[in-house]
Amino acid sequence: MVPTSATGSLTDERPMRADAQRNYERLVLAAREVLRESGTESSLEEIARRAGVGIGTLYRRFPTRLSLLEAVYREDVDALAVSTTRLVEQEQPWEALEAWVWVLLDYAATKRALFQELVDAAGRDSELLTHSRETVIGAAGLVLRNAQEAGVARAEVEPSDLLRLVGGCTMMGELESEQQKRVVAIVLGGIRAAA
Amino acid sequence: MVPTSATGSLTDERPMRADAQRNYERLVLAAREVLRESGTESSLEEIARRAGVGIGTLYRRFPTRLSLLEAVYREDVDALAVSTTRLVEQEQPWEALEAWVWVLLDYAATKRALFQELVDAAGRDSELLTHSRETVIGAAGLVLRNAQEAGVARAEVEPSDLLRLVGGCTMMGELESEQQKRVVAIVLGGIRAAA
DNA sequence: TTGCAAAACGGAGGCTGCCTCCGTATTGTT
DNA sequence: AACAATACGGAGGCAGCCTCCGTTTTGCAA
Repeated sequence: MVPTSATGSLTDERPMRADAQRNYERLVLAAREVLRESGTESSLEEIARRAGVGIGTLYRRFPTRLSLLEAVYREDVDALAVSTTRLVEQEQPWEALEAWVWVLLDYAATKRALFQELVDAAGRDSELLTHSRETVIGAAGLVLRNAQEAGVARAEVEPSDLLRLVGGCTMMGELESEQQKRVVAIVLGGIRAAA
Repeated sequence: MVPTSATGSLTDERPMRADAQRNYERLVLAAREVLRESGTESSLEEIARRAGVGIGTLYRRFPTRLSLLEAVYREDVDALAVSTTRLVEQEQPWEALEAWVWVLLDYAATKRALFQELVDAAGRDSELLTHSRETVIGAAGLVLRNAQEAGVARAEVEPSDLLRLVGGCTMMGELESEQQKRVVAIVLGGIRAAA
C-alpha cells in the first residue's frame, strides 16, 4: 500500500526515489504509533522525531495534517467501504444499517483523530474532497439509500446526518459503552421509518 | 454579576481588592470579545493583551481555561436554567422538550467554546463539578424527566445522552440550518416514546 | 564508472501559545 | 505615614507550527 508516487494522480511520471519511499514508510509507521498513544493531541514534530526524519521531510510529504492521517488510515478506510458493501449485500436493509452504525463506531474508536478532523472539515473545505471523506460518506450513502429504498429508513435523512450523529457525539471525549448503546438506540429510532 | 471574591466559596473573608476587581471585569469583557471573534481557537494571551492586563494576572484569576469560559458565560448559563424552568411550567411535556432542544442549540451556537470543553470534560474530571456543567445537565434532566413522567419520552434516556446528541454533533464545525433541522428531528424521533 | 542535475533531506529560525515564577507596585488598614 | 498583605505583569522556559534554503542523496546518461 505504499505508493510509489506522492499523489497517485495521473500526472506522476516517475516513481518515488528510494529514499523518499523509505521515509514515507517510516513516517506512516511512526504516525500510527504516535496517534495510538496521543490521539488528537499528537504532535507532528514528535512523529517526525520518532520516524528519524526531519520535520521538513514530513511537511514536504504531507502538507496537511489531514493528509498524514489519511495515509495512516487509508487501508482502514477502504476496509470500511468493503465491509459496508458486504453488509448491504448480505443483510436485510434495516439490519444492515443497524450493523453499519456499530461498524462505524468501532471504526471511529481507533481513528478518533482522523474522524474528528474529517467531520470537522465536512462543511468547509468542500473543495478539497479527500479520499477518506468520499469513501466514508459514500459508505454512509450506500447503506442509507439501501434502507430508504426498502422503506425502512426515513427518506429525508442524508448521509452526512448519519455521520454527524454517530460520529459527532461519539467523537467528543470517551463514551462508556452503556451510554453508547443508548445513544445509538436513539439515533436508530429516529432514523427508522414509522411503521 | 462581578463577584467580590475570587471563588465565591465559604472561605472568603475579605472582598477583592479594588484593582483585582477592575481587572476581573476587564478580563471577562475582553474574553467575551475574543471568544466571539475566534471561538475555540482563542488565545489566552490575546485575551490578556486585549484586556490590557498581564498574562500572569489572567492566570492567577482563572487558573483554568474552563474557569474563564465559565465566568464569561455564567449569566447565560443561568439564563438557560431559567428559561428551562419556564418551558417546563408553561408547555406540555413533549412540546417543552422539543422547544428546549432548540433553545439549547441556539444557546450552544454562541457558546461553542464553552460547550465544547464542557461536553468534552463530561466524562473525565468528574471531580471538578463546575457550575456550568451542573446547571446544563440539571436543565436537561428537568425537561427530560418531565417528559418521561408524562410518558412521552423513552424512560431509559439520560440527560447526558441529550447533551451528547444535541451538543456533540452540533459542536463539530458549522451546521447549516437545513441539516440542523433534520438532525434535531432524528434525535427527537429517537427520544419520543412509542405511541 | 563517473559526473551531474534533479530530487529529496533536515533542521535552524521565526512565530505563537502555554504556563510559572518572582521582583515590583498597589491597596487598605492601623 | 508606614507597613503588610495582596495583586500585578512580563520575562523566560518549553513546545508546537510551518517555511526556507543550504546540503546530501539518488539515479540516469555518457
